[in-house]
Amino acid sequence: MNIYDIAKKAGVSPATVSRVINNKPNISDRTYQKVQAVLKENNYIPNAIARGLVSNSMNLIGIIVDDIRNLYRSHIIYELSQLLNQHRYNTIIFDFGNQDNDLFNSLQQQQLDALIFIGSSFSTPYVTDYISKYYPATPVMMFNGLLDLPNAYSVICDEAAGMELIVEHLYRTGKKNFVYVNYSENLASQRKLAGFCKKLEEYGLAFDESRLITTTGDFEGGRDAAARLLQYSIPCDALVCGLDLIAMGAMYSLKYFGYSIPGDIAITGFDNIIYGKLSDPFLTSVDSNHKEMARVAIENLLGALRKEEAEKVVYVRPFLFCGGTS
Amino acid sequence: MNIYDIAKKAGVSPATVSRVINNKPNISDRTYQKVQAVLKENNYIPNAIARGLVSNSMNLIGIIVDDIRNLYRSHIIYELSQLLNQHRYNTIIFDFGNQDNDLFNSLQQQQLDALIFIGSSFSTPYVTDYISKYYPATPVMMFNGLLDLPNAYSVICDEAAGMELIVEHLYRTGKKNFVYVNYSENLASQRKLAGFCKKLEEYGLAFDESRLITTTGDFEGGRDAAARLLQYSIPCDALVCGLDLIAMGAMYSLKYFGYSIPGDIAITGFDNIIYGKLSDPFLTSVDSNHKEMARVAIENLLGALRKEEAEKVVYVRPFLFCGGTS
DNA sequence: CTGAAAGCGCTTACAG
DNA sequence: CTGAAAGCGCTTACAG
Repeated sequence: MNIYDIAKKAGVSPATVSRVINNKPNISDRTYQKVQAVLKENNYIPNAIARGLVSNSMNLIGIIVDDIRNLYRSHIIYELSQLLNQHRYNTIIFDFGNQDNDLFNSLQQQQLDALIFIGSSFSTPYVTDYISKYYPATPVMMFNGLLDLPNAYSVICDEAAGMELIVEHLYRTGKKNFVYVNYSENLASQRKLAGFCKKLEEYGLAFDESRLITTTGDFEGGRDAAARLLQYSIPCDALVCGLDLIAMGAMYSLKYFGYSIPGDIAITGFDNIIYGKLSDPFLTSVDSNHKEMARVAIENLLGALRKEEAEKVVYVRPFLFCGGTS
Repeated sequence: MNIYDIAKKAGVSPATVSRVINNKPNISDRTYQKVQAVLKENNYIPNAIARGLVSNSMNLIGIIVDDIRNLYRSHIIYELSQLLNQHRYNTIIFDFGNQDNDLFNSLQQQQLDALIFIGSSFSTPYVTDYISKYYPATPVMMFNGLLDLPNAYSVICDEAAGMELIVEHLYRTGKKNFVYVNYSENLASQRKLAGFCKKLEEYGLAFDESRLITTTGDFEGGRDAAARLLQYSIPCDALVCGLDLIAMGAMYSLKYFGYSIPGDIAITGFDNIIYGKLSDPFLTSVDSNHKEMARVAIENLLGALRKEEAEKVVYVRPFLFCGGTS
C-alpha cells in the first residue's frame, strides 16, 4: 500500500495525498476529508525511507559508546535520547564494547545527521582521521572528549574542579591526611588527580606517591585499596576515590575492620550514581551534572545542524553532593 | 558526490560502479581497478537511504524499552545489539521511560525490519491493537512479555522455576521460616511469587499474608522490608526477595541490627546483577540467564525475518547463583 | 486548489 | 563484460 494506491482509491493525484499527509495548506476541505478517510481506512503509514531520500535525512543521530552496561553511560544516553526525541530525532546506538565488530562499517549502513561519541576513549588519531575523511561535514559531538576538527564540538565535565570541591570540603571538616585512589590513566582520571593535587598544594598539605593507591575501577578495587591502606599503615583520615564504586568497596572493607566513617576516615566518590545510595548514610560524591552536560551538548549539536555558530568546547562545572561519609 | 559523479570520473556507467561497490561478479579486472581507484580517491560512501529504498530495508531493528537506565535492561539491550550486529543489523532504541514522548509516532519515522519489546509492561491491549493495525507483517519479539498476534514471538524467563530453585536450596540448608518480599504486581513478580508458594506448599511449609511484605523495588524498599520484619517480629530464617536491590537493602539493615547472614537469616535476591556483588560474600540470587534468552530471541527473530517457522513462545530456565548469603 | 513531471541516489533485470 | 532504462515511494516546484 503506497501513496499511488491511496491516490487511486481517493480519486486524486499522489501529490494531493502527499499534501494531506504533510498538512500542507491550500487543500479544499472536501478533498482533505476524502483523502483522510482513505488513509485511515487503510492504516496507511508513509514509507520513511522514501521520505528520507527526498530530504536526505532519516532524522537519525548515531551515539557511539564503549559499553552501554556502564551505569553512568546509560544515564547519559538516556538524557541525550530524551532531548533529541523532543526535537524529533531518533537515536541509534553503536556499542563498541565488543572490539570485533567493525564500528565504522556499521556506521556506513545508515545515513546519520550527526554523531555523538561518549567518553574520552574516542579521542584518538584514528577517529580523527576517519571522521575528517568520511564525515567532514557531519556535526560531531564529543561528550567528555576532544576532537580537533572543524565539525567537532565538545562538552566536558570539569573533573578537576570537582575534585577541588571535594578537597575543600574535607579540609574544612578538619581532615589533613589525604589518600587518593586512582583507577586508570585516561584523561578524565588524570584531570581528577590534577585537581586533587592542586588543591592540596594550595592548602600546603603533603602529597607524594606513598599516598596514591592505584587499583581497578570497581567494588573490588575499593576493597583492594582499603586492604593496602591498612597493610602499609598509611596515615589517612580522608580517602578520596576516583569513582563511586571504588569508594563503596573501600567503605565496605574499612567498616568491616572496625573503622568509623567518617569519624576515623572520611570517604568520597565521584559520579554520584546509585551505587553511592546503597548505604546509610549516602556516599559523599561529585555530581558531574550530566543532565546539564546533555542539555548543552544537544543545544550545541542542534545549533551545528542548523548551520549556526556553536561553541566548540564547553566545560561544565560539577557540584558537590554532600552525603554522610564526610 | 554520488554514484553518477564516480561513474563520470571513472568513465563507466553507474551500473558498473554499483557492481564494483557490491562486489558483483563479471567485472573485468581493469574496470574494477579503475573504479576502485576513483572510489578511494573521493572517499565515496554510498547513500544508505537510496540503497534502503531499493531493498526496502535499512537493516534496522527497533528496541522498545521502558527505561534504559535500569541495569538489568541495559544488559539485555547490550546482548541483543551485539547479536544483531553480527547479522549486520543496527538497533535503534526507543526509550519509553518518559510518558510524554509519543512512542508510536517516533516509530513511524523509521522503516524497521523488526521490533523488540523488552519487559511485560508492553503486553497491553493498546500495543496489541497498534501492532495488528500498523505492523501486521513485521516480526515482533516480546522479551519477557506476551502478545497474542500471528507475527509476535516471545522469549520469557521462567521466574517461577527460578524461585523454586531458591526455595529448594534454602530448604535443604535447613531453613523453615520463609518470608517473601514482593515489589510490584506485574506479570514477572506474579510468576516469582507463584513459584515461591508452590514450592513451599510442596514442602508443607506455612505461608500466609503475614509472611508477605510488599514494598518498592529498590534499596530503600529492602531496608523498609527489614524494618517491618523486625517491627512485627515476624519469625524468619529465610528472607526471599523479588529483586537483588531489595535483598541488598534488607541485608544492609539486618546486618546493622546485628543479625548474622546467613546464620540467623539467609537472604536471596533475583537477577544476579552487579548490585549483589557489592558485598562480601556475594548475594545468592537467581540468574535469569539473559544471555541465553537473548540468543534464543535473536535466533527466532532472524528466523521470522527469513520467513521461516519459529517457535512462538519459549521459556528459558534460569539457574541458581549460590553466593554466601544463604 | 490540483495534477503531471522530475528528481532524490541507488540497484537490477534486460539487452547486447 | 557493460550500459540504458526502469523502478524503489515519496516530495516539490511548476503550470494551470
